[in-house]
Amino acid sequence: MAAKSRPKSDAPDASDRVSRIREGVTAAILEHRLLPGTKLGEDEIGEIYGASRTLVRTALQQLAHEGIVNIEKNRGAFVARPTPADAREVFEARRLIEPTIVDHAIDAMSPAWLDRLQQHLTEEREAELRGDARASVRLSGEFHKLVAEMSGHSIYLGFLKELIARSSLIILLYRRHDTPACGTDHHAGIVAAIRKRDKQAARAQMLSHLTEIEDELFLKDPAADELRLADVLGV
Amino acid sequence: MAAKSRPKSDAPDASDRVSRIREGVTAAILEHRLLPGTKLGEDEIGEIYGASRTLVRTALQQLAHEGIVNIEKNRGAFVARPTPADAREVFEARRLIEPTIVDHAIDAMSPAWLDRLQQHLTEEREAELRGDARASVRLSGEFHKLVAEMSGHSIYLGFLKELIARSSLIILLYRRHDTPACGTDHHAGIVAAIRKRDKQAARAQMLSHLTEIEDELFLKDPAADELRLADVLGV
DNA sequence: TAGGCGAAGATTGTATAAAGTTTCGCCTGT
DNA sequence: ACAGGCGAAACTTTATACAATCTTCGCCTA
Repeated sequence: MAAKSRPKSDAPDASDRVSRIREGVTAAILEHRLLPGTKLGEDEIGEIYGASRTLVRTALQQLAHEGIVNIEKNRGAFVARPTPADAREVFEARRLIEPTIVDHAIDAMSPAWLDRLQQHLTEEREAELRGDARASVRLSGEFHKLVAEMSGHSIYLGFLKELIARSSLIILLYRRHDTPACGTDHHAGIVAAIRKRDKQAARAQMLSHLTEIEDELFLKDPAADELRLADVLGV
Repeated sequence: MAAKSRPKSDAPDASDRVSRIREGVTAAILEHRLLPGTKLGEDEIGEIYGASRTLVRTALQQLAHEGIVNIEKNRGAFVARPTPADAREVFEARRLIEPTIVDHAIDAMSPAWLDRLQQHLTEEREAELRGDARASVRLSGEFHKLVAEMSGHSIYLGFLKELIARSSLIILLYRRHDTPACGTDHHAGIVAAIRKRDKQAARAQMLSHLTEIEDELFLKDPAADELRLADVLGV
């Protein structure tokens, strides 16, 4: 009856055109097809998606709010380049929030959710076997988002989406070796703890998972931003 | 030398016109001059601030992202009406994040910061003596933002700004009695703990402060959204 | 030849106009 | 008299045009 009486505020990601642009650009950034610092021209993107600059601008502003795009006045939008300090902040925030999210996820557990989690693990494993690094990075982030959705806390979910987006960028920038999507086993362990309703274990595994990811990174502050250039060219 | 070679991304809140609109509307909402559910017409606001709808729209989108404005497709922007469930989520998130923020604030403590905190307490006390409820609500929120700034964690600061904005709306919607800005003494206690570098006490006081605020609220779920109407008219 | 000035080109910021949707009053038919 | 539907007005959404700003490259001068 009152079927869709409330299109409501935040349909997760409506299929409107702004969302399509936003998701397209996001995917390109997180899958490392667009490198940090890349200029995101409004005309350029607009032409790709067949949209006017008005819509592109809206999408870019949303991405800026999410922290994966920087908008410099009168200069345009660029793929964000998180600093090591940013990276530490992001992971500290994740270590604070995600254990609590898992707690709530366990409270909200249901067979349907477990199925989704299990299915996700399968996808992750397949992508890893396939050696598809891009898909691995994306799926790894989506696992955490899935748990947050499960928790039913929209505030935490919103925060986490932001943190995940930034994390993906950070991992791609600062990972030490070509870390082969190290987290799949961890994810499986977390799901197992959720299934057992073992909050203690779930929290602990989530925490160590995040710590381990951060430990894989090389987070050393450059003396100044410009130094990055010398660093790159000096090699 | 390289004085301001990079105006950088997020000048806290630039003095551009969009920011002025955003801040003006925010203040109006948080000071209860605009009630939840109020329609925020683009023309109307644009005329007030002497700006075109383009700028107004940008500001409203930012406010929607902050959670104090709802944008309904093809219908416009409205002052948000947080549900009791939203309220509980917001305060849970605050109870999770703010104790940690105080920790960091203590690490970053300095005489200059203590001065600012002390000065803020004075302002709060004056507003309360004056019986200026609007200013009290605003200053109460700004205290928490100040601590977050002090912590130096930009991620936490961003999250907290969002939570504070929503909280102010929630408090104005659901407070039981005309709570006379109950928190001033609490704030003084928190500052005292910060001054003593007593993290344990600071965390504990922040937590009990937040709990007490939430306890002052009347958070009862209506069976459905529509029920609110019946509730109001049934009286 | 090196350095700086200046104009042209490109890109973003802002405003305005065209297009589509919703809402609400009014009118007609029963 | 009332229910239902038609239509106009108001508003949002999208596109386009204009203005302001920055960047780049050529040219001139020391």
